[in-house]
Amino acid sequence: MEQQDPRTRILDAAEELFYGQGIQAVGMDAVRAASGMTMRRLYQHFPSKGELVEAYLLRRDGRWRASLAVYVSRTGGSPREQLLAVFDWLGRWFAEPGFRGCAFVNSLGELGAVSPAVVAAARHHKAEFGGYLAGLAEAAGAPPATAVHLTLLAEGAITSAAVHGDPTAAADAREAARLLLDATPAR
Amino acid sequence: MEQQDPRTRILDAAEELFYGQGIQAVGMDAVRAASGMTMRRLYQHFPSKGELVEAYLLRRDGRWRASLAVYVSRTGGSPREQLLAVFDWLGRWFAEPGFRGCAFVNSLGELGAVSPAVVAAARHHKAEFGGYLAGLAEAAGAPPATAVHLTLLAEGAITSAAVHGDPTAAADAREAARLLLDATPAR
DNA sequence: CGTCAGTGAGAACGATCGTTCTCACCGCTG
DNA sequence: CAGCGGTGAGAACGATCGTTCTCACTGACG
Repeated sequence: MEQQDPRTRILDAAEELFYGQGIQAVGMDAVRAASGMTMRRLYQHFPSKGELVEAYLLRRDGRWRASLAVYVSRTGGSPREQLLAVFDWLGRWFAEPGFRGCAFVNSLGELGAVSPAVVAAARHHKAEFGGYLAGLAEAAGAPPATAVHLTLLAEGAITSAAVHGDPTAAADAREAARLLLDATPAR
Repeated sequence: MEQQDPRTRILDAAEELFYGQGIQAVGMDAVRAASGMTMRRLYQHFPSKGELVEAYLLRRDGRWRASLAVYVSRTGGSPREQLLAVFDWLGRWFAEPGFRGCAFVNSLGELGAVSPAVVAAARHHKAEFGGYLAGLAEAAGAPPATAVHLTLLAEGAITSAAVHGDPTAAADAREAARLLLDATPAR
């Protein structure tokens, strides 16, 4: 309830609305109302909807990857266990109320053909995620190709969970990942 | 150039525009112009944009799966080879000009929160695709879980190819699928 | 020839959106 | 107290969208 930094309040409102309903389906007035702002102050912080969308994606990317990294590192297991913990984290995410798939994939489908900034944000997000998995895989002694395979499994699990509204895709992907890790030499 | 069935002409125009630019980004007037119709005739065949979108998704689902099934069955290989041929077909699709990911995932991100018909179309499409892979897997003597794993790989490849604009995701997924098929007993 | 159902072409309508403007009001400085 | 820079609240503006309406015209039929 306490007053926060206006930018944070706006981004919080924008994230909930944009992610939950789609970017084009949410008008600036809805963001204004949800953030308890006046129109003037809203445009003072984000001079256009496009810049607000960009900031939303940028902040979400950082939060998402940080949350994943914290969860995985706290498992404290071997690198191999950490790789599998990624899929556990995905499963928790899928089960969150309001889960609606990957915000970057969604915004790409909506605005990718029209907004280069959205395309760049999505590519950056996915590239960073792939890089993170590649780092874990290297620590686990798995070949780089395996990291790519696990990335595809994670991506597929996100899409599948979003489409079917079923979080078990994470467990399925985890099992496939385990098989792939077993199928390739641990260095 | 020859005159086609009006419904087909409208759906052709709608598919190209909706898939290429996103549904919300395309106005009915653009569909009218691209199909060489008058407004009256357009609304005569599809009384609302929602019904046009539904028809677009429905027809695309049928075409997409038929094209895949034809390609796979024409390989004439063993069931196992047919399973891998699915990923070859994906690779060809990814390399097509104008490829922009899965139309159903895209429309789901755009309209899923607001249109139950779009959600149903996406679920149906993905369920049918998963069922198709399950059938091939069973013929190949692979356990049902393997079919699920391959489905996740295919899904991930589609997303990855769309985000990075890189068709090689299909080959990566194919390699992972091969490893998974080798890792599980062929009955 | 006269009538009329149906069409083509596009204007019109009402809603909504992103963005900007108005204006009354507040607190500060001289 | 007089003046003024900045704010809140929301109306206003111009564009666009989905959908419907107008109207002149055509061709078939009596």
